[in-house]
Amino acid sequence: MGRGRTEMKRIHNDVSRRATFGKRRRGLLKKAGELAVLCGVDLGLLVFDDGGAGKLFDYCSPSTSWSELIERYESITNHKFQFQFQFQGIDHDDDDQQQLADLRRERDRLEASVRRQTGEDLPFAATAAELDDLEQRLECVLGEVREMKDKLLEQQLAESYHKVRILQDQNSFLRRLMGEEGQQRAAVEASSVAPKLPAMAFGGSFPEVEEEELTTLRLWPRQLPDV
Amino acid sequence: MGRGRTEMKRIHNDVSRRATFGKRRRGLLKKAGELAVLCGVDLGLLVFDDGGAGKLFDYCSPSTSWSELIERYESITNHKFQFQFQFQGIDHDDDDQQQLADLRRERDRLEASVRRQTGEDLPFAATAAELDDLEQRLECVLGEVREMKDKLLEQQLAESYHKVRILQDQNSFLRRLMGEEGQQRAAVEASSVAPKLPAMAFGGSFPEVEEEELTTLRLWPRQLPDV
DNA sequence: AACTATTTATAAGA
DNA sequence: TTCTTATAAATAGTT
Repeated sequence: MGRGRTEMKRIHNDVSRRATFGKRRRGLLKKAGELAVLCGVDLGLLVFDDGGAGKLFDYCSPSTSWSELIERYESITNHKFQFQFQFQGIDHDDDDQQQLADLRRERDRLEASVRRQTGEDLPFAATAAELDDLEQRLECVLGEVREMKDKLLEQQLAESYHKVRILQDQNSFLRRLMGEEGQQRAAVEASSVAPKLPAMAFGGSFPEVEEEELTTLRLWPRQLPDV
Repeated sequence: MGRGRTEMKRIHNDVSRRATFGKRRRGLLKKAGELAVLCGVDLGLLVFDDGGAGKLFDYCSPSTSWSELIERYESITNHKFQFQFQFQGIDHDDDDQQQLADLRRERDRLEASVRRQTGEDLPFAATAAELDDLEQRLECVLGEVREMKDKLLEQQLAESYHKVRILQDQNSFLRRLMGEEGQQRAAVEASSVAPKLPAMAFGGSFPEVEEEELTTLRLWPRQLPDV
């Protein structure tokens, strides 16, 4: 829409590409807003300007927030994902408690496995081949342990990140609610509220979080399975 | 653009709202694609259709992916965040780099250790006593690996919790600053911003964070040390 | 879903 | 850069 058609290829002229970027970006953002308000739907638009210092432009419909959008997006894609795997016979548990219980059980199984394979069950005289086998099995067990801990790690971090996101949202919302002057004041005073947390303040004073909430599951020190 | 102006309010007539949604949604998606290809930038557009079974429409520029976009978005937001707090005198990661380097070194050492103890160095004929020894050493290595991962886990969680705590502080401070009425509003809206934390909605698509930023250090899949 | 009368967006020029 | 203007595109209301 302008004087002459526009080929839908990357504009090579640096200047006009930049000009077009500005115009179309504004237009797109505007139209996004219009769609959101006219139809009352949730939507988000993210545009990265790689040229100008990697600036970010974004719009997010008033009724929601980016973190919520992302969450919804991931939830939808995950559901598809899980569905897919269920169909393939890999049943991912939907229920978290169930999942956790499974993980605990697996942990115990692995513990027992390590115990068995490294200890009691071994005969006295081992050939080189048997040692080889032991080695492989141990590495295998080790691998399982690794995967296990990775899963837990991911789960815990995911929940933590989630929390961070929500708090960031609340925070920015509160700031917006306060207007500009208030924001200044807030920024200044907040520093006195939470002054200079040491870079790694983690001896024993861990901000406690309820287990239900963060699903903090500790592998080690271990609870031995009652064999 | 059509017969007569359009008021920028939610369209109440159900039919025409749905029609408009279809038209404008398509238009927006198209324009998003045009912007991406004409200007060669990364962008993403997410539209949720709440009416029709919560359908999702999205576009993502060809050169990237949603997970990357989200990552970049979060990275930028996080940078702002850190900058903000650095200014407030909370120096987040002063010697974190050092700490990270140490952890990496230790990781490599452990890798080598595992390799040595489980493999190459073993003689062919092993007595029961030697097997016992191997067992103990393996358990020992396993223990080291565990400790190692625990350390990493703690560090990552600590940083996440740290962030949470700072945000909570700020949050409550801002609330206090706003007085009672504002507080009510904030509380109400915030709860709609973060509704019902789904216990765990994060299957495999984990928001990856740059290593420098959250000190996400991944043990496995492993980088083998060049022995 | 197709069709236009209009409005809007914007490419090129100043 | 910003503004102007001719023209292409999008789309509201209609069928």
